[in-house]
Amino acid sequence: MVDWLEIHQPDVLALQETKLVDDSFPQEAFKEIGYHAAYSGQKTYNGVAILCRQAPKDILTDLPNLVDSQRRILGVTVDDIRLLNLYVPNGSEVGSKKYAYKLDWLGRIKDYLQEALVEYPKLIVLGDFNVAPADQDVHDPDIWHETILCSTPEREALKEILALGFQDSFRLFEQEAQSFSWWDYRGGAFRRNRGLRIDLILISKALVPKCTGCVIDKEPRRLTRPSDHAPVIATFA
DNA sequence: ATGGTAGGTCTCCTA
Repeated sequence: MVDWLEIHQPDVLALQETKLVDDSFPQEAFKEIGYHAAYSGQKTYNGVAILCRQAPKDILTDLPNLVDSQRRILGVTVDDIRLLNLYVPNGSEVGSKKYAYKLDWLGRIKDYLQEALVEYPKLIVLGDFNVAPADQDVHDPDIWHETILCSTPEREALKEILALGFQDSFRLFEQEAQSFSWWDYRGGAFRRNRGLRIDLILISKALVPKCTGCVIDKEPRRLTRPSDHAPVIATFA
């Protein structure tokens, strides 16, 4: 992580699945290389963090309409940009209790974002959405047809968020076919590029003219004991 | 409903 930050020097890095209580967050290690940190963690599961060059302001970890002990939400303001880092519930299986929780959760996020856009026209919503927006974001749409991460209700929930006035920054630019951000650890999925694009950077309309690129960096996925996700990088003028 | 991998609360649960 420190190596990646030193190479890419992003202004902001949003993390999901930190799986750390706040007292264990290694903020000193990031401070040493010039990054402030905001975080909302818990033991073993979930957890979100934001690392940034400038001190984050107006840190938000809970939404008024989403009372939840699971640490999946982190909002900060950096410069004149509002960021909302999300670790969307995985949902386990279509039709399960966790699936219902996921859809309800996404609906509440949408309701919150409708208000947030009024206060923060320059708004970025990013993170692990656990939804592949369309079949082009899936290595084999037949295998994944109406399964978790790809089902129509999940995609509709994401579309409703986009319809508030967000763009999927990745699709503002020409991209290679079969571009993914997550590959299962099992079955040599990364080697065979059997992945999904579920990690998104959504930007509000005011930011679209400023956005100069969006790419997925597959390099960290090749390392020893990698995350199963690859970082997505959006750049702005 | 399987298996395959990874990691942690470690012989089950979540992803």
